[in-house]
Amino acid sequence: MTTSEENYLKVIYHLSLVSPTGVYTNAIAGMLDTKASSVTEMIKKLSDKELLNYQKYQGVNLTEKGLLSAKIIVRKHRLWEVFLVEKLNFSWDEVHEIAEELEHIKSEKLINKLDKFLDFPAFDPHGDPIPDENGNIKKVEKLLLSEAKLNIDYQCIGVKDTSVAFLQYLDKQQISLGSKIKIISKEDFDASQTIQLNEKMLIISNKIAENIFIKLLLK
Amino acid sequence: MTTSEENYLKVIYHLSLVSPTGVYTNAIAGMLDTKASSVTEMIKKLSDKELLNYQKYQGVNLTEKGLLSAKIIVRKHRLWEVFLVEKLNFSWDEVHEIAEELEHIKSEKLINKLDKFLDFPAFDPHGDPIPDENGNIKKVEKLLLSEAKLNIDYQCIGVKDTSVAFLQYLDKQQISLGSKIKIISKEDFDASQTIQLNEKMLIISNKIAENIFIKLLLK
DNA sequence: ATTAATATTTAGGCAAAACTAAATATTAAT
DNA sequence: ATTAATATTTAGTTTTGCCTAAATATTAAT
Repeated sequence: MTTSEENYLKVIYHLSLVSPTGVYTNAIAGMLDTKASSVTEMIKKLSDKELLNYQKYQGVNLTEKGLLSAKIIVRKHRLWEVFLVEKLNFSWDEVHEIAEELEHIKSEKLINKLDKFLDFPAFDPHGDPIPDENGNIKKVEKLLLSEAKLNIDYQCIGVKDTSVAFLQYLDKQQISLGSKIKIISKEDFDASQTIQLNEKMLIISNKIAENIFIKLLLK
Repeated sequence: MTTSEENYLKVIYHLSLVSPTGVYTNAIAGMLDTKASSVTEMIKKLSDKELLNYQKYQGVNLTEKGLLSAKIIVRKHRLWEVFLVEKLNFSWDEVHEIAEELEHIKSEKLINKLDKFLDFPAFDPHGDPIPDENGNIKKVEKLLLSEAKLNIDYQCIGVKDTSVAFLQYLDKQQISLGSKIKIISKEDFDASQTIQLNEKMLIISNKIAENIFIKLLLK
């Protein structure tokens, strides 16, 4: 499979999670920053390879085979991100671009050895789940910080907005994966919250809270 | 720079070490398993980019700029090989192919962080030197095992033949980078040698001895 | 139900990097 | 010094993945 084919599959996979009934040409073109006509061509090719089902004007759906291929690419991407952050000390806003390249390295053995080296992580530095060899994905009860209750211990497990600006804000406030978070109080007026972050106190806007994923902290 | 351009540069660099006066089209074609006509085209392109000097029918020579670019690619290749062997536990006959892909990942920061993570190795698992950021290469007094003297402590630092068959033979005999080697006796008839390998005794043919690089073991 | 707006596909090209076959240079051999 | 052999280059194609512009289908609006 070529790098370009892999990128199409990956994007179609991500889009299919949001619109499970079908993924449309324009949506794919938008994500890949390419033209709709190019997408049509590639879709035909992937359809010939039975990686997706395609009917003119009706959008596409991944086949079983296409779904697994896409998940393997996502697996590689996220494992490399863990490597970059945990072993090479990149910050989590720097790794996406590099992982975009690394995800196309072709060696099943490599990726499984990397998985072992990293001690089989289930989530990447942004809190997204890492599919296993067979494409299985661990689900976690995750919610947004904006939906959390008062005075309950939570743990940061990821972000919704993955923009560099937002990730840098989090770095500055020392909010990272695994950070302990408890909401101390919340303003009725604008939903801004006073939170306890690890041992420090911090005030954040609702917009921030709407972009941080958390789960219950079990002791 | 494209992957293809990088591969040409790298091959031209390796060939230039053997024939420093000039590298010819056919030699490049042979190494890259491509046709001479394809080489001519690429040579023109690299010449336009001032990575090499080219005169029709007269072969090519890398410019300063081309030489540094080539060394950086070699640097990346060899650092990734160290990573694969030391961190992921690949055997040294498996890593070349994967490193051929990894060497084209584009991030200076990545490669310098990898270098640090590996603790700035000067040699790769085959004993070949790893250029630093500026293309500087550490030289070592290396000789072939077939040229070694009797009863002197040496250390294996690499191989001349890098074929899978040879590397697998070495694995089987447990000859690896850093192995301590001393020649106990040598037959006049066929130059076969009895050697002490770490703590074990082993008899090897002259053909094997001619393909193992060693250096003096300093205590 | 027809028209307007939007989405998608088709048709025809372009650039990169490969190829084959033919033409031209260089080198070696008599 | 010619000729033969070998090496290199040129010319013309192919494939992949992209593009623009035009054509066609679908959807939304009156």
